[in-house]
Amino acid sequence: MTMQLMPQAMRAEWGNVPEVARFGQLDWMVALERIGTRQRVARNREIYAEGEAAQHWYEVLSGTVRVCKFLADGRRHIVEFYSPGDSFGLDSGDERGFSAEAVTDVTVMRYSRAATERALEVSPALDRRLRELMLKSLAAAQGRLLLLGRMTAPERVAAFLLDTIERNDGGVGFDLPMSRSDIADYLGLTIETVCRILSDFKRRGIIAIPNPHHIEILDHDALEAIEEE
Amino acid sequence: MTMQLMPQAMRAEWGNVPEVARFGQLDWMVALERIGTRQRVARNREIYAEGEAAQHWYEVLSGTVRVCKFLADGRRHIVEFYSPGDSFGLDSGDERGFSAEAVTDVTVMRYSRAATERALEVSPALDRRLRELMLKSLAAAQGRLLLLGRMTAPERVAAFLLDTIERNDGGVGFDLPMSRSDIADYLGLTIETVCRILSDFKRRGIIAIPNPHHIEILDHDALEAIEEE
DNA sequence: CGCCAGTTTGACCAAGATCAACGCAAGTGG
DNA sequence: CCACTTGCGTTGATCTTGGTCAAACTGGCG
Repeated sequence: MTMQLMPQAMRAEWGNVPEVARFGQLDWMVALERIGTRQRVARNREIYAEGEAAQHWYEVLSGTVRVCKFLADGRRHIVEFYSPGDSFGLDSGDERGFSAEAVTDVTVMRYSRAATERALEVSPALDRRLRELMLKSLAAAQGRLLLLGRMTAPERVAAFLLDTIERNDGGVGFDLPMSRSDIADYLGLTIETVCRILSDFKRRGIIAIPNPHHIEILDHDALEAIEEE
Repeated sequence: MTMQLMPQAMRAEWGNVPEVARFGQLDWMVALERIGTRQRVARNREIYAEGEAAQHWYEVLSGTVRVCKFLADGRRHIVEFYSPGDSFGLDSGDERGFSAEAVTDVTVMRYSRAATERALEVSPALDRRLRELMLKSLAAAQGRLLLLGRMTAPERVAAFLLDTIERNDGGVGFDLPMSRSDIADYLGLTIETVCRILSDFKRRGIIAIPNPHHIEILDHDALEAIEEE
């Protein structure tokens, strides 16, 4: 059962694993294989909730996951979206600081923390891989601080589109699995502002929006110009 | 030379090291001791710059450090402030994504990445400690995403004050080593907004500001009420 | 004493939020 | 098969928060 997902996990993560980790590939893959279980989650269902015990971490096999946090009055912020090949749920402490939900129907691999700790002892390669994973998440979060703290609304949307297309490996068109409301909560804007800016980009011939969940980049350079100033 | 700083590092970090790591205390402390060098940096001097090779990571012994990122047109965002006992500079990749500067005159311990990698092989305790450190940084960064993305200016300032006093271990008064401009760039606001809000808090009797770099909390509850709604 | 860097305050402005309406496609039930 | 609902998405009018610009204040320090 676990065997069947391995090629997919490989393909998706490969580009990001540093040289030093590749050396021990079989090592960590075997180590993980034995402690993971597959799990399906329906669209908009919770994977875990803020405040719960943090006993597992996850890897996305298919679909998209959002990790988010709420304020008392209902304001929401989406910390990150995760696509196939990404891992999430490696929180510090024993309690979840965030909740995780399925943006679309989702399949994930679930790994127990305790078992992972034990696997780390015998697999230095897994150890390096997890470290790399955490550093990558940290860099992503810190990079987004600049976006939320100092970039204008059009800059944020442009950055989001460029980032998304990069993850989707560069073609001109791509799917946006998440709703406008998800995008707004990810970028620290309102739905209306996201809409207006997308419409504006369309009017200016920078993007095409055949339907709300599919976007094509017509003028990549223009987007980059908007992103960084 | 390294020996002399150990008690300080101990005191400062102790509260945060989880049970499992304490077990190997001598282990990681000895391992680190042998690869660290002490370094002084004057106020406003750079410790490292964006784009440089990331060959070291650091621990603050005295003073305050800011880690920040710039946009092409000069807009700045401060990713985090670091006080004695905190570590920084554990970037992913080979190149610095951020720059680090001394807010005040600063003393740091500098650890080589390569030597750390080697030390990790022989010290599982150091390994756990570094992992815990990364997860703590990640949680801090992700927590701040909510602040920057969804909280109002007064909420941000209140959260900043509460967070700062918590780090300074709870007394009513504390020093703010950084300038108003640093605070603004940390909270995603302008200098003027930070000033106005502090003045407003003062007018309402929530805080006292004997001088710009020293603040006293007079009404902790009021601050908490402002922070979360 | 006068300068300088940092801070504070005030008057005004604009980016983006809020409020409200409308569009549109996919169900749902009579 | 066709009204009717429901959930998003889009657009417009208006308002508010926080930014911008400008001036005054404060505490060192030569």
